Amino acid sequence: MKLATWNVNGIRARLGGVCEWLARHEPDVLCMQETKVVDSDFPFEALSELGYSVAVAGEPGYNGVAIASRHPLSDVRLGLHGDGPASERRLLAATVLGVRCASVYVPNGKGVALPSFVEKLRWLERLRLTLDVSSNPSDLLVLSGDFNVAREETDVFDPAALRGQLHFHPDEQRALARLLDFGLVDAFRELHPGVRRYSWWDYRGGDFQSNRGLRIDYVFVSTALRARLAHAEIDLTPRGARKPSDHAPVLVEIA
DNA sequence: ATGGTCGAACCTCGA
Repeated sequence: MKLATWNVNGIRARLGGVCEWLARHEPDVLCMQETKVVDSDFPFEALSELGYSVAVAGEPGYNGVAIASRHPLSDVRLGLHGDGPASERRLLAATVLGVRCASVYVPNGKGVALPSFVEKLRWLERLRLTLDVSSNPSDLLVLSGDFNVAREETDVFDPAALRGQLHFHPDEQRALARLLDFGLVDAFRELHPGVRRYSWWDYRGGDFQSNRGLRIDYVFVSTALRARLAHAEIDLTPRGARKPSDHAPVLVEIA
């Protein structure tokens, strides 16, 4: 099973690039974040022509998650445990080929001294709680998306300068570690220990060209799938294209 | 030099 995750930063602005990438890599599943479109305006037809069904959870202008699959999607579920109908669209789960797949868009946090940062930490706690009440580490489970946290020094371009800042603050790292303590493994890091490979670069300042990036997009697999990890990569090609998303897709193969 | 660049929808905000 090939599974990918990509923060597309607007599916309508990115439709050509996403379709091109899907045609090239033919993943069984693509989890998307920041689709930034209401469900009635989602470009289902273009993905359908490539053989994909799509489960969507969007809102006007901001956020929005989706799961595209070449196989039937079942048990589609929106939101965290305890979310209400007005909650931001940041989590969508569906079962594909017997694997529970979740598309995750963790709140950015805005700044470590702002209330949004506390909300980010709480959201991560609630994601762990959602796993606790709905899943088991022995399940076939894949949690993938934009987690907005770099886990370790090899995940940022300048650890000394960035330590304590947004995306590389110990409180966020603890919250993410607590999520992984459920029984999840970072697929890319599992197969590529010590490798510096980023998944996000700021649009500003030529950051991609000078590789001032962060690894904040992850595919986390349950311990039951750990031994079946066959391949993991972060594809930088689309980030170098014309009019790119600021994130690169992460692609994993499970045998 | 306290910058810069996107997307979506509104005439700014969030990232």
